[in-house]
Amino acid sequence: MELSPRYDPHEHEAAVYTRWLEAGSFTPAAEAPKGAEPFTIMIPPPNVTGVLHMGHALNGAIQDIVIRHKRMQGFDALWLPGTDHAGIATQAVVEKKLYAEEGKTRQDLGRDAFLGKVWEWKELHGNQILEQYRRLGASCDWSRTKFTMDEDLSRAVRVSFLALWEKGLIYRGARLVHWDCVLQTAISDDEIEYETRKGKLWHLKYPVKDQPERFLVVATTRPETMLGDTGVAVHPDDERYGDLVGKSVVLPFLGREIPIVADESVDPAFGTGAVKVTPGHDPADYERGARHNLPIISILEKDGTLNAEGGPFAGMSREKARTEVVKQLEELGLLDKVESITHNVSLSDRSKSVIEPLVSEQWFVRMKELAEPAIAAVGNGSLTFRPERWKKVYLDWLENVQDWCISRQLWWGHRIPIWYDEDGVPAGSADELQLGDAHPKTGKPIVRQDADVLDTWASSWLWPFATLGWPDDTADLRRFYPTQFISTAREIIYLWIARMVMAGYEFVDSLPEAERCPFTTCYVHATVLDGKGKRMSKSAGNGIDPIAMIEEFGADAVRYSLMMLTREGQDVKLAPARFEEGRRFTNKIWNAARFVMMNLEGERTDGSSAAAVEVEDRWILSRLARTRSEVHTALTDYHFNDAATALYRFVWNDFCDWYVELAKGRLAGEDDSAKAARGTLARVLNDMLALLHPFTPFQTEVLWAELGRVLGDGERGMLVRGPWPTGEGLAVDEAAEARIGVLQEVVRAVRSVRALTMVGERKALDTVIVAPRAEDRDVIESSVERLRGLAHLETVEVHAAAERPPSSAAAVAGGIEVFVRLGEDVDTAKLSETLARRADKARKGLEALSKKLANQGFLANAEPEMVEAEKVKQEELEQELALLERNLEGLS
RNA sequence: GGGCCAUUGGCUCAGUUGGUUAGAGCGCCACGUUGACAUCGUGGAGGUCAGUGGUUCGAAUCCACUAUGGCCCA
Repeated sequence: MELSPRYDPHEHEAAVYTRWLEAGSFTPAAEAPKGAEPFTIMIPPPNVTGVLHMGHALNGAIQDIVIRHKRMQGFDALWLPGTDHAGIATQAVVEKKLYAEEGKTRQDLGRDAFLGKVWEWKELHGNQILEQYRRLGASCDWSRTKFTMDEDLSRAVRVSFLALWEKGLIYRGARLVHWDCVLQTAISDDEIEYETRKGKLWHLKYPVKDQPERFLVVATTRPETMLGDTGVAVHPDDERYGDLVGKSVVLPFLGREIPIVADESVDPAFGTGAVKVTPGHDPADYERGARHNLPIISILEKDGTLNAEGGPFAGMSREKARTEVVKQLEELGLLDKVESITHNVSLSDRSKSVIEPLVSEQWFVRMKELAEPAIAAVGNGSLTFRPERWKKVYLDWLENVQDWCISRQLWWGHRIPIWYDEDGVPAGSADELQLGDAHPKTGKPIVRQDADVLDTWASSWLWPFATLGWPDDTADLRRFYPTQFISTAREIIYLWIARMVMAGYEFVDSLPEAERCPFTTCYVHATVLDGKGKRMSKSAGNGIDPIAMIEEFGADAVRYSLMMLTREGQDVKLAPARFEEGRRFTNKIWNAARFVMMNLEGERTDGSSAAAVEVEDRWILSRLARTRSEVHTALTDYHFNDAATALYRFVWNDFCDWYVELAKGRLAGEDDSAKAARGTLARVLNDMLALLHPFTPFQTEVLWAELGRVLGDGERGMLVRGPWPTGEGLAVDEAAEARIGVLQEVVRAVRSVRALTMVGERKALDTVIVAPRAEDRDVIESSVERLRGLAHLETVEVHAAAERPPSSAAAVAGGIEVFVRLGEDVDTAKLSETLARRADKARKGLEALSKKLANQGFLANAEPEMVEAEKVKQEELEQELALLERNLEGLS
C-alpha cells in the first residue's frame, strides 16, 4: 500500500474498526487463557435517549486506553457496554413525540400500547450512542451489550427487590416526597436541581383567636400553602411572641383554628420570626409538625391543582391560587407587606418544573445499613478513588444518606414485583405473575400488580454483576467480577458509584464479603468546560459535538488531544481548535512511519532487535527504553497525560528531530552502519506504534500492518491484541545519552549563530570548536560528519584551547565555544544582544548561587549531596559566564 | 449555606517528596521548501508564578487570610 503524504483518517477508520470486529478482537476468548488475569471495565451505561457529548468522549477514551493497554499486555480483558433505560427521560421523549405526531397522551393509548411505542422507539433510536462510541474507537465487547430492561437484568431487579423486601430493607409508606407536577411522579433527592431566583416574601397577618385586633404576622415565599397550615411556630426564646405560645390563630378563608407552638428550629431573624407550619407541603414543616403532633393536610392534586382542602380556591392551579390568595388577603387587610428576596427554588431535573413537596404512598429503601460496607470499603482499601479527594465526596454522601424513594409513577421501567389479591394482601415474586394466578400466600386470585415502576438507579446499581449473569452463579460472573476500573463524572459519585458499591456488598453473596466491592479503582474524570470556562450543556448551547470533531480531525486526534489536555481529572477548557494539536501529532506519526518504511522496502530485518553500531542508535534505543518504561508506569497508574506527553516528546523531539535526521545520511549505503540504521528505525517504529496504540488505535493499526508487510512478516496479528512492548533488549545507555547531548548542544549553538547573524541556511560554514574537556573533544571529533549534516558545516576544527579566529561569531554551549567564521560584513548586533542576555542571566544565577553557598544556614541544613551539586553548578556557571563575557568583548 | 478546584509568558496548560538560570504546545517575530511531514523545519522574543502575611537556611511548591473565576452538593 502506498501511504499518502498526509494522514487521512476517513480513509482508514471505518475499515480498521470493521477488521477488529470481524476478528472478534474485543471479545475475550471463550475461556480465559492460562495464567491470564482478568481485567474488567463496565461502561457507565448512557441513557438510551442520549447522544454522545464531550464528557462521554473523554470518558470513553479513558476507558478504551485502559482496556487496550491491558488487552495488549495479555490480560483477560473485557469492556462491557450497554445502555440504561432512563425511566423519566425516555418516557418523556416518547410522550412528547406521541403528542406532536398523533396529538395523543399516554393515557389515551393505555399502559401496554404506550410501552409498545417506547420499545419501538428504543429499537429504532436506542443504539445511537453506542454507534457513536464505535466512531471513537471504543473496543467494547459488543457481543455482551446489555440494556437495563433486558429480561435477565429485569429479573435481577426483581430478585434484588424481593431480597431487600424480605430483609425489611424496603418498606412502603406515606411520606413527604418531591413531586413533579408535570411528569406526575415522585422523584428522589438526587433528581432535583436548585436555581437561585428572585422571589417575594409575603407577610401574612393571622388573627389571634379571642384577641380582636391582634395579629400574628408570618412570612412565606409560598402564600398559597397557607391553606394547608396546621400550626404557627416561633422560637421559644423569642420575647415578641412568648405570651402567644399555646394560643391559637384563626386561618383566613377557612376559619381553621391552628395552634401556636414553640420550636427551636425557627430562625427568629428570618422574616418576622414566626413561621406558618404546613406539614403536607414542606419538608422542614413536616418535621416540625411531627414534633408537635400537628395534622398533615394535603391541598394539592397530583397535577398541582388545589383539591377540596383549598376551600374557595379549589380547582385552581397552584400558580393561580397564589395570585388569588394574595389578592384576597390584601382585600381583607391581612397582607402586611411584600419583600423582594432571592432564594433557591427546587426544580425537577427532568421537567424543570418547580418541585412540590407532597405526601404520598411510596416505596423506600433503608439506606443506613446498606451504606456501612460501602463506607468501610474505602477504609480497608477495597476501593480507591482517583484523584483521591473524591473519596471525601463519596463518604459525605454515604454518611448522611437518607432513605431512598425508589417508586416512580411512570410506566417505562421495571414494574414493582408485588402483586395483590382482592383483600390487598401483597406478595412478591421474582417471576412475573399474571392476573388470576393464585396468590402465593393466600391462594386467592391475583387482582392487580403494583402500578409503580422503580427508579432507574434501582437497576443500574446492579450493573456490575447483573450484566454478568447475577443472580445466577455464571461463568462470566466468576470470571469477570469484581471489576478493576470504573471511570465516571463527579456528579455520578452518589447517584451511581456509591449505590453500586452498596449493591455489590449486599447482593453478590457467592463471594466472601471482602471480595464483593464491584471495582477497585474509581477514576473521576475531568469536567469538560467550554472555551470560556463554563460547563458544557445542552441548554447553554455551548457543547462541542465529538462526532463533528472526529469528522474534522480524526478519532485518534480527538482522543490524543483529550489526553494531552486533561491532567488527573483537572477540569479542561475545550475549544474546537484544541484538536489541531492531535491532528498535527497523528500526521507526524504517520510521516515518521512513512519515512521509515520508505527506507525499509526489501529489507530483511525482523525489527525485534537492532544492531546498534553508532552512538545515535544506542541513544535512541536508550530513549525508547526510558519512554517505554514511563508510558507503562503511567498507564498502570492511570496517569494518561503523563503517558501522552512522554510519547509526544519521544516521537517528535527525539525520534523525528534528531534520530531520523542523523540516520538520513547513513541510509544510502549497504554497509553495516546503513543496516544498523534500518534495523534501529524498524525497531523503534515497531515499539512506538505499540506504545501509541491505546491512544491512537486506528492509525497505529494501519501502520502496524504496513510495517509487517514491509518487513515480510505477514503472519503477525493485529496490534489490538498486542504485544505490548516489554522493554526486552532495551537498556538505558547513559554514555550514549551524554554524547548525543553534547552533539545537540553544539548543533544548536551553530544554528543559533546562523539565525542571529542572518547568514542563511544555504551556506556551509567553517567552524572552530574549543572544548576544554577531553571527552567533549572526543565526541565532537568522532562526530564531524554528523555535525556537517545537522548544522550544515564545511569544516570543523577541534581544539582544547584557542583564540577566537578573526571575523568569527561565537556561541557558548555547556562549556564549549563554537566559533563560526563569517565574512567581514556580517551583522553581529543580534548575536551580541543574545550573548549579553545570556550573560546577564548567568550572572543572576551565579549571584543567587553564591549567596546560597555563602549562607551558613544552607550549608548546615541542606543535604550534603545538595550542597555538592550546587557547587558543581556554580563552577559550570562561572565557566559559562567567563566564556560569554570573553566572546562578548570580542564581538563589540 | 457546606465542600472542592483553579489562578504560572497573548492563549491553553506542565512543574512528583520545598533547592530549576521557571518548561511545553498554540499564537507572535525572523529565516527556510528538488521528496517523511508546510498538519513541516530552524532560531528568537515573551513570565518578579493572583495578592498579603507566615513557616523555613531556602517557597511557583507548605500554612493562613484576601481577591477573582469555576464545579459539586444543600
